[in-house]
Amino acid sequence: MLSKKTKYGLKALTYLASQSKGEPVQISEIASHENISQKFLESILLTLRNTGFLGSKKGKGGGYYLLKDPGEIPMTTVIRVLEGPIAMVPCVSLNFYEKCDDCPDENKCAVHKLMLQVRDSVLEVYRNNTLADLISE
Amino acid sequence: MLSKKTKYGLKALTYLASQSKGEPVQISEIASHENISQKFLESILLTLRNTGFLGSKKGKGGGYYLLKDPGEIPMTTVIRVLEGPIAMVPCVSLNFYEKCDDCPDENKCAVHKLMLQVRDSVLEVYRNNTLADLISE
DNA sequence: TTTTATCCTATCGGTTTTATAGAGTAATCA
DNA sequence: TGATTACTCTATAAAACCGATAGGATAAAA
Repeated sequence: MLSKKTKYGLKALTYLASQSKGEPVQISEIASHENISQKFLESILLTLRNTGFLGSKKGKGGGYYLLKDPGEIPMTTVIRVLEGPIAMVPCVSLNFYEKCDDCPDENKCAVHKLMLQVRDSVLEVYRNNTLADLISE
Repeated sequence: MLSKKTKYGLKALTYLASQSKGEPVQISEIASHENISQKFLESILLTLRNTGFLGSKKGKGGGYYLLKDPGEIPMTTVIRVLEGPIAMVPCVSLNFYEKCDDCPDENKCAVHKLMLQVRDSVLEVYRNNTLADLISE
């Protein structure tokens, strides 16, 4: 199940992408427009800022804004930051690989075999979608 | 992330599928062979039995066995029973649909748009894999 | 120097997950 | 019949995670 953090984060990003570029948008505006708890959104935007997706400006007229063009933000990077690994088990993860405690041989493991396919399949979707692709015109 | 319940359940199913058909296999044998807590596995096998995947036999020489041919058990059905909905958000789920509280219009929602693609993509993987496909020869 | 709005940390209640304990039931075999 | 075996079921609990909130610190602008 997708976490609300990711869901809200994505909504906030698309909202920012649909605004005039570089113009700071306040948390409160995003929160009310997308029906998100403001305080919760605050922490999400903070991690998006600390991971290089957003810039921020303090004080009056401040807010958050996209640092890159929406077309240059693939979903792979967004999802990894907000949701974590794309793979459903660590033993098939590209960026967060971890061996299973059980499982003497990954190549004979049914779960491994299946989840490898799922990972590749999901990865392709995320690679084919940038933030720009998700904005409804 | 895939739950251990699903992981263990899949492993148990493939173990059963690799055994001679119809022969009951004891919980303890599966548990030790696949490095699973026996008591936990017990409850998993029970749900697989109650959902029509496994049959059981009590008493000496008893155990669990597959009710169908491994080639006739698609992953879609297994995953839905063990893990729940395949979709990552209820608003794109085929079997567990639910409208989002926020989100006035699904068709304009970025999350919806993206997760619809993910669902279709994952669904195709699950549809193309039966239990038989996961057994390593 | 006051206002505005982001930044940061801590915490908290609730839910889910993973696992264990133990009593109960049914089948087999001697 | 009686003992053994092994599944059945319920209850419980520790741990982890999630979603949300509180409150103060910091920095920019007016």
